[in-house]
Amino acid sequence: MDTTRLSETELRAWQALLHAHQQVTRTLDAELRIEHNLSLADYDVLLRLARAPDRTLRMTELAERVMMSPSGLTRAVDRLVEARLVRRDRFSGDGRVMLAKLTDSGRQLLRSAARTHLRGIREHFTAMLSEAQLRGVAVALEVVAGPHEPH
Amino acid sequence: MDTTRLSETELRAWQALLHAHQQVTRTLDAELRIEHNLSLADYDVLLRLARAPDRTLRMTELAERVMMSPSGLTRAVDRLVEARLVRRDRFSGDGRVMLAKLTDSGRQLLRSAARTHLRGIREHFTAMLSEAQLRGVAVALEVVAGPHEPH
DNA sequence: ATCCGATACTTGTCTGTGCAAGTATCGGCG
DNA sequence: CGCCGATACTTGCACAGACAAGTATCGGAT
Repeated sequence: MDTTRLSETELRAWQALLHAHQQVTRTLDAELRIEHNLSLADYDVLLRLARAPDRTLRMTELAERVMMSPSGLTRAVDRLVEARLVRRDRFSGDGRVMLAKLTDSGRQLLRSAARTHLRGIREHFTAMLSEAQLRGVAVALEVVAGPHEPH
Repeated sequence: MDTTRLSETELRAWQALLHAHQQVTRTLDAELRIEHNLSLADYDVLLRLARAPDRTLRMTELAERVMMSPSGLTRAVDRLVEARLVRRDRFSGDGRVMLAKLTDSGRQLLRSAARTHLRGIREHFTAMLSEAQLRGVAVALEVVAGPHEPH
Protein backbone atom coordinates (compact mmCIF):
# COMPACT_ATOMS: atom_id res chain seq x y z
CA MET A 1 0.00 0.00 0.00
CA ASP A 2 1.19 3.47 -0.83
CA THR A 3 2.36 5.04 2.38
CA THR A 4 2.65 8.57 1.06
CA ARG A 5 -0.98 9.01 0.15
CA LEU A 6 -4.37 8.26 1.58
CA SER A 7 -6.96 6.48 -0.48
CA GLU A 8 -9.99 8.44 -1.51
CA THR A 9 -12.03 6.70 1.17
CA GLU A 10 -9.49 7.31 3.90
CA LEU A 11 -9.30 10.95 3.03
CA ARG A 12 -13.06 11.36 2.90
CA ALA A 13 -13.53 9.64 6.24
CA TRP A 14 -10.91 11.79 7.89
CA GLN A 15 -12.20 15.05 6.47
CA ALA A 16 -15.75 14.07 7.31
CA LEU A 17 -14.79 13.35 10.91
CA LEU A 18 -13.22 16.78 11.24
CA HIS A 19 -16.05 18.62 9.55
CA ALA A 20 -18.84 16.78 11.29
CA HIS A 21 -17.28 17.23 14.70
CA GLN A 22 -16.69 20.92 14.17
CA GLN A 23 -20.12 21.50 12.73
CA VAL A 24 -22.05 19.71 15.45
CA THR A 25 -19.94 20.80 18.34
CA ARG A 26 -20.02 24.48 17.40
CA THR A 27 -23.76 24.43 16.96
CA LEU A 28 -24.47 22.64 20.22
CA ASP A 29 -22.12 24.88 22.13
CA ALA A 30 -23.78 27.98 20.72
CA GLU A 31 -27.25 26.68 21.59
CA LEU A 32 -26.28 25.94 25.17
CA ARG A 33 -24.63 29.32 25.60
CA ILE A 34 -27.58 31.23 24.24
CA GLU A 35 -30.32 29.32 26.01
CA HIS A 36 -28.61 28.48 29.30
CA ASN A 37 -25.41 30.47 29.46
CA LEU A 38 -23.45 27.24 29.59
CA SER A 39 -20.56 26.01 27.46
CA LEU A 40 -20.54 22.48 26.13
CA ALA A 41 -17.64 21.74 28.46
CA ASP A 42 -19.59 23.07 31.43
CA TYR A 43 -22.54 20.94 30.46
CA ASP A 44 -20.37 17.88 30.34
CA VAL A 45 -18.98 18.56 33.79
CA LEU A 46 -22.45 18.93 35.27
CA LEU A 47 -23.61 15.79 33.50
CA ARG A 48 -20.81 13.63 34.86
CA LEU A 49 -21.51 14.86 38.34
CA ALA A 50 -25.23 14.20 37.96
CA ARG A 51 -24.48 10.61 37.02
CA ALA A 52 -22.09 9.97 39.88
CA PRO A 53 -23.11 8.47 43.20
CA ASP A 54 -24.24 11.26 45.51
CA ARG A 55 -23.64 13.57 42.53
CA THR A 56 -20.08 13.85 43.72
CA LEU A 57 -16.70 13.11 42.17
CA ARG A 58 -13.05 13.67 42.94
CA MET A 59 -11.36 16.17 40.68
CA THR A 60 -9.14 13.56 39.08
CA GLU A 61 -11.99 11.23 38.24
CA LEU A 62 -14.02 14.09 36.91
CA ALA A 63 -11.09 15.26 34.79
CA GLU A 64 -10.75 11.85 33.18
CA ARG A 65 -14.44 11.64 32.39
CA VAL A 66 -14.65 15.04 30.78
CA MET A 67 -11.36 14.72 28.92
CA MET A 68 -9.80 17.79 30.46
CA SER A 69 -6.40 18.40 31.98
CA PRO A 70 -6.30 18.74 35.77
CA SER A 71 -5.63 22.45 35.54
CA GLY A 72 -8.32 22.97 32.95
CA LEU A 73 -10.79 21.25 35.24
CA THR A 74 -9.77 23.34 38.24
CA ARG A 75 -10.63 26.46 36.28
CA ALA A 76 -13.87 25.03 34.93
CA VAL A 77 -14.98 24.03 38.41
CA ASP A 78 -13.96 27.47 39.69
CA ARG A 79 -16.44 29.00 37.29
CA LEU A 80 -19.19 26.54 38.15
CA VAL A 81 -18.67 27.12 41.87
CA GLU A 82 -18.83 30.85 41.24
CA ALA A 83 -22.15 30.26 39.47
CA ARG A 84 -23.38 28.17 42.43
CA LEU A 85 -23.89 25.14 40.22
CA VAL A 86 -21.22 23.07 41.95
CA ARG A 87 -19.79 22.95 45.47
CA ARG A 88 -16.26 22.05 46.46
CA ASP A 89 -15.68 19.98 49.58
CA ARG A 90 -12.58 18.56 51.09
CA PHE A 91 -12.66 14.77 51.30
CA SER A 92 -12.28 13.86 54.95
CA GLY A 93 -10.56 10.56 54.23
CA ASP A 94 -7.67 12.22 52.37
CA GLY A 95 -6.78 15.87 52.72
CA ARG A 96 -5.38 16.08 49.22
CA VAL A 97 -8.53 15.24 47.35
CA MET A 98 -11.25 17.67 46.51
CA LEU A 99 -14.81 16.62 45.88
CA ALA A 100 -16.96 18.43 43.37
CA LYS A 101 -20.67 18.10 44.10
CA LEU A 102 -23.58 19.18 41.98
CA THR A 103 -25.80 21.64 43.83
CA ASP A 104 -29.57 21.66 43.60
CA SER A 105 -29.55 24.63 41.29
CA GLY A 106 -26.92 22.84 39.26
CA ARG A 107 -29.29 19.89 38.94
CA GLN A 108 -32.09 22.16 37.95
CA LEU A 109 -30.09 23.98 35.32
CA LEU A 110 -28.74 20.72 33.96
CA ARG A 111 -32.26 19.40 33.62
CA SER A 112 -33.42 22.25 31.48
CA ALA A 113 -30.16 22.44 29.56
CA ALA A 114 -30.48 18.74 28.81
CA ARG A 115 -33.69 19.37 26.90
CA THR A 116 -31.92 21.86 24.68
CA HIS A 117 -28.89 19.66 24.30
CA LEU A 118 -30.63 16.40 23.53
CA ARG A 119 -32.86 18.13 21.03
CA GLY A 120 -29.70 19.61 19.50
CA ILE A 121 -27.94 16.25 19.22
CA ARG A 122 -30.98 14.82 17.54
CA GLU A 123 -31.49 17.70 15.24
CA HIS A 124 -27.90 18.25 14.15
CA PHE A 125 -26.55 14.74 14.28
CA THR A 126 -28.52 11.59 14.90
CA ALA A 127 -31.68 12.51 13.02
CA MET A 128 -29.67 12.81 9.83
CA LEU A 129 -28.68 9.16 9.94
CA SER A 130 -30.48 5.85 9.83
CA GLU A 131 -30.43 3.53 12.78
CA ALA A 132 -28.02 1.27 10.91
CA GLN A 133 -25.70 4.13 10.04
CA LEU A 134 -25.72 5.29 13.61
CA ARG A 135 -24.77 1.85 14.83
CA GLY A 136 -22.03 1.66 12.24
CA VAL A 137 -20.63 5.03 13.25
CA ALA A 138 -20.79 4.08 16.92
CA VAL A 139 -18.99 0.79 16.46
CA ALA A 140 -16.32 2.23 14.18
CA LEU A 141 -15.55 5.31 16.21
CA GLU A 142 -15.54 3.39 19.46
CA VAL A 143 -12.71 1.34 18.03
CA VAL A 144 -10.84 4.49 17.09
CA ALA A 145 -11.48 6.11 20.45
CA GLY A 146 -9.93 3.13 22.17
CA PRO A 147 -10.92 1.65 25.48
CA HIS A 148 -13.16 3.91 27.53
CA GLU A 149 -15.39 2.88 30.32
CA PRO A 150 -18.85 3.98 29.28
CA HIS A 151 -19.52 6.34 32.19
CA MET B 1 -40.22 8.99 20.12
CA ASP B 2 -39.05 10.10 23.51
CA THR B 3 -37.65 13.57 23.12
CA THR B 4 -36.07 13.81 26.53
CA ARG B 5 -33.67 10.92 26.11
CA LEU B 6 -31.35 9.58 23.50
CA SER B 7 -31.48 5.95 22.51
CA GLU B 8 -28.55 3.77 23.42
CA THR B 9 -27.32 3.91 19.85
CA GLU B 10 -27.65 7.67 19.57
CA LEU B 11 -25.74 8.16 22.79
CA ARG B 12 -23.00 5.76 21.79
CA ALA B 13 -22.58 7.36 18.39
CA TRP B 14 -22.37 10.83 19.91
CA GLN B 15 -19.90 9.88 22.60
CA ALA B 16 -17.84 7.93 20.13
CA LEU B 17 -17.66 10.92 17.81
CA LEU B 18 -16.37 13.09 20.64
CA HIS B 19 -13.88 10.57 21.94
CA ALA B 20 -12.57 9.52 18.55
CA HIS B 21 -12.10 13.08 17.41
CA GLN B 22 -10.31 14.08 20.58
CA GLN B 23 -8.14 11.01 20.59
CA VAL B 24 -7.03 11.26 17.00
CA THR B 25 -6.57 15.02 16.74
CA ARG B 26 -4.59 15.22 19.96
CA THR B 27 -2.27 12.49 18.81
CA LEU B 28 -1.77 13.88 15.34
CA ASP B 29 -1.23 17.38 16.66
CA ALA B 30 1.38 16.14 19.10
CA GLU B 31 3.20 14.18 16.39
CA LEU B 32 3.34 17.19 14.08
CA ARG B 33 4.56 19.47 16.85
CA ILE B 34 7.29 17.12 17.95
CA GLU B 35 8.55 16.12 14.53
CA HIS B 36 8.05 19.35 12.59
CA ASN B 37 7.19 22.08 15.07
CA LEU B 38 3.81 22.55 13.40
CA SER B 39 0.33 22.53 14.87
CA LEU B 40 -2.43 20.60 13.15
CA ALA B 41 -4.03 23.94 12.27
CA ASP B 42 -0.77 25.18 10.75
CA TYR B 43 -0.49 22.02 8.73
CA ASP B 44 -3.98 22.49 7.41
CA VAL B 45 -3.24 26.05 6.33
CA LEU B 46 -0.13 24.98 4.47
CA LEU B 47 -1.99 22.11 2.85
CA ARG B 48 -4.79 24.30 1.52
CA LEU B 49 -2.27 26.70 0.07
CA ALA B 50 -0.32 23.86 -1.52
CA ARG B 51 -3.47 22.69 -3.25
CA ALA B 52 -4.48 26.10 -4.53
CA PRO B 53 -3.56 27.42 -7.97
CA ASP B 54 -0.17 29.12 -7.78
CA ARG B 55 -0.14 27.99 -4.11
CA THR B 56 -1.95 31.21 -3.33
CA LEU B 57 -5.28 32.05 -1.72
CA ARG B 58 -7.09 35.10 -0.45
CA MET B 59 -7.42 35.23 3.29
CA THR B 60 -11.19 34.80 3.20
CA GLU B 61 -11.06 31.72 1.01
CA LEU B 62 -8.33 30.24 3.10
CA ALA B 63 -10.31 30.91 6.27
CA GLU B 64 -13.33 29.05 4.92
CA ARG B 65 -11.25 26.08 3.87
CA VAL B 66 -9.50 25.69 7.19
CA MET B 67 -12.63 26.40 9.26
CA MET B 68 -11.13 29.34 11.08
CA SER B 69 -12.47 32.78 11.88
CA PRO B 70 -10.97 35.65 9.90
CA SER B 71 -9.13 36.91 12.95
CA GLY B 72 -7.91 33.46 13.85
CA LEU B 73 -6.52 33.06 10.38
CA THR B 74 -4.79 36.45 10.45
CA ARG B 75 -2.91 35.36 13.55
CA ALA B 76 -2.14 31.91 12.16
CA VAL B 77 -0.76 33.41 8.97
CA ASP B 78 1.23 35.92 11.04
CA ARG B 79 3.03 33.04 12.66
CA LEU B 80 3.60 31.21 9.39
CA VAL B 81 4.96 34.37 7.77
CA GLU B 82 7.25 34.83 10.75
CA ALA B 83 8.46 31.26 10.18
CA ARG B 84 9.00 32.06 6.47
CA LEU B 85 6.61 29.30 5.43
CA VAL B 86 4.10 31.71 3.89
CA ARG B 87 4.32 35.11 2.24
CA ARG B 88 1.73 37.85 2.30
CA ASP B 89 1.12 39.90 -0.83
CA ARG B 90 -1.34 42.58 -1.64
CA PHE B 91 -3.65 41.66 -4.50
CA SER B 92 -3.16 44.25 -7.19
CA GLY B 93 -6.72 43.99 -8.48
CA ASP B 94 -8.28 44.95 -5.15
CA GLY B 95 -6.41 46.77 -2.43
CA ARG B 96 -8.46 45.19 0.31
CA VAL B 97 -7.54 41.61 -0.32
CA MET B 98 -4.44 39.91 0.94
CA LEU B 99 -2.95 36.88 -0.72
CA ALA B 100 -1.24 34.19 1.28
CA LYS B 101 1.32 32.26 -0.73
CA LEU B 102 3.21 29.17 0.25
CA THR B 103 6.97 29.74 0.08
CA ASP B 104 9.43 27.18 -1.13
CA SER B 105 10.50 26.32 2.37
CA GLY B 106 6.81 26.06 3.27
CA ARG B 107 6.41 23.51 0.49
CA GLN B 108 9.42 21.64 1.65
CA LEU B 109 8.31 21.52 5.25
CA LEU B 110 4.82 20.50 4.24
CA ARG B 111 6.23 17.67 2.19
CA SER B 112 8.07 16.16 5.09
CA ALA B 113 5.29 16.89 7.56
CA ALA B 114 2.86 15.16 5.23
CA ARG B 115 4.74 11.90 5.64
CA THR B 116 4.35 12.11 9.40
CA HIS B 117 0.76 13.17 9.17
CA LEU B 118 -0.44 10.62 6.66
CA ARG B 119 1.26 7.87 8.59
CA GLY B 120 -0.47 9.19 11.70
CA ILE B 121 -3.92 9.22 10.12
CA ARG B 122 -3.38 5.67 8.97
CA GLU B 123 -2.01 4.48 12.24
CA HIS B 124 -4.46 6.14 14.59
CA PHE B 125 -7.58 6.16 12.50
CA THR B 126 -8.07 4.46 9.19
CA ALA B 127 -6.03 1.35 9.80
CA MET B 128 -8.33 0.45 12.66
CA LEU B 129 -11.31 0.14 10.35
CA SER B 130 -12.26 -2.01 7.41
CA GLU B 131 -12.72 -0.49 3.99
CA ALA B 132 -16.49 -0.89 4.38
CA GLN B 133 -16.51 0.75 7.78
CA LEU B 134 -14.47 3.62 6.46
CA ARG B 135 -16.88 4.15 3.63
CA GLY B 136 -19.79 4.04 6.03
CA VAL B 137 -18.21 6.57 8.33
CA ALA B 138 -17.37 8.82 5.40
CA VAL B 139 -20.88 8.76 3.98
CA ALA B 140 -22.58 9.24 7.34
CA LEU B 141 -20.38 12.02 8.60
CA GLU B 142 -20.44 13.83 5.28
CA VAL B 143 -24.18 14.06 5.69
CA VAL B 144 -23.75 15.46 9.19
CA ALA B 145 -21.06 17.89 8.10
CA GLY B 146 -23.40 19.33 5.54
CA PRO B 147 -22.49 20.66 2.13
CA HIS B 148 -18.79 21.35 1.73
CA GLU B 149 -16.97 21.63 -1.50
CA PRO B 150 -14.25 19.00 -1.37
CA HIS B 151 -11.30 21.35 -1.66
C1' DA C 1 -16.67 64.25 -7.92
C1' DT C 2 -18.06 62.62 -3.52
C1' DC C 3 -20.64 60.22 -0.38
C1' DC C 4 -21.86 55.95 1.70
C1' DG C 5 -22.86 51.26 2.50
C1' DA C 6 -20.44 46.99 1.68
C1' DT C 7 -16.32 44.26 1.70
C1' DA C 8 -11.70 42.46 3.36
C1' DC C 9 -8.85 42.25 6.48
C1' DT C 10 -6.54 43.48 11.23
C1' DT C 11 -6.37 44.70 16.01
C1' DG C 12 -8.07 45.03 20.97
C1' DT C 13 -9.63 42.30 24.28
C1' DC C 14 -11.29 38.32 26.66
C1' DT C 15 -11.88 33.35 27.49
C1' DG C 16 -10.55 28.76 27.70
C1' DT C 17 -6.94 25.37 28.10
C1' DG C 18 -2.44 23.17 28.55
C1' DC C 19 2.28 22.52 30.64
C1' DA C 20 5.31 23.14 34.24
C1' DA C 21 6.15 24.54 38.75
C1' DG C 22 4.33 25.16 43.38
C1' DT C 23 1.78 23.61 47.68
C1' DA C 24 -0.31 20.44 50.72
C1' DT C 25 -1.00 15.89 52.17
C1' DC C 26 -0.23 10.98 52.48
C1' DG C 27 2.01 6.66 53.65
C1' DG C 28 5.89 3.77 54.16
C1' DC C 29 10.65 3.11 55.92
C1' DG C 30 14.62 3.86 58.74
C1' DC D 1 9.26 10.17 65.16
C1' DG D 2 10.82 12.27 61.03
C1' DC D 3 12.16 12.04 56.39
C1' DC D 4 10.93 11.45 51.45
C1' DG D 5 9.02 10.06 47.30
C1' DA D 6 4.36 9.87 45.51
C1' DT D 7 -0.17 11.78 44.97
C1' DA D 8 -3.84 15.43 44.31
C1' DC D 9 -4.73 19.37 43.33
C1' DT D 10 -3.79 24.64 42.23
C1' DT D 11 -1.34 28.52 40.31
C1' DG D 12 1.84 31.13 36.96
C1' DC D 13 2.45 31.64 32.56
C1' DA D 14 1.81 31.49 27.77
C1' DC D 15 -0.80 30.83 23.63
C1' DA D 16 -4.50 29.91 20.31
C1' DG D 17 -8.81 31.40 18.88
C1' DA D 18 -13.32 34.04 18.89
C1' DC D 19 -16.12 38.34 18.74
C1' DA D 20 -16.53 43.06 18.14
C1' DA D 21 -14.67 47.28 16.82
C1' DG D 22 -11.38 49.62 13.84
C1' DT D 23 -9.11 50.70 9.25
C1' DA D 24 -8.67 50.73 4.41
C1' DT D 25 -10.62 50.12 0.09
C1' DC D 26 -14.20 49.47 -3.31
C1' DG D 27 -18.03 50.55 -6.25
C1' DG D 28 -22.52 52.27 -7.14
C1' DA D 29 -25.78 56.18 -6.53
C1' DT D 30 -26.48 61.01 -6.56
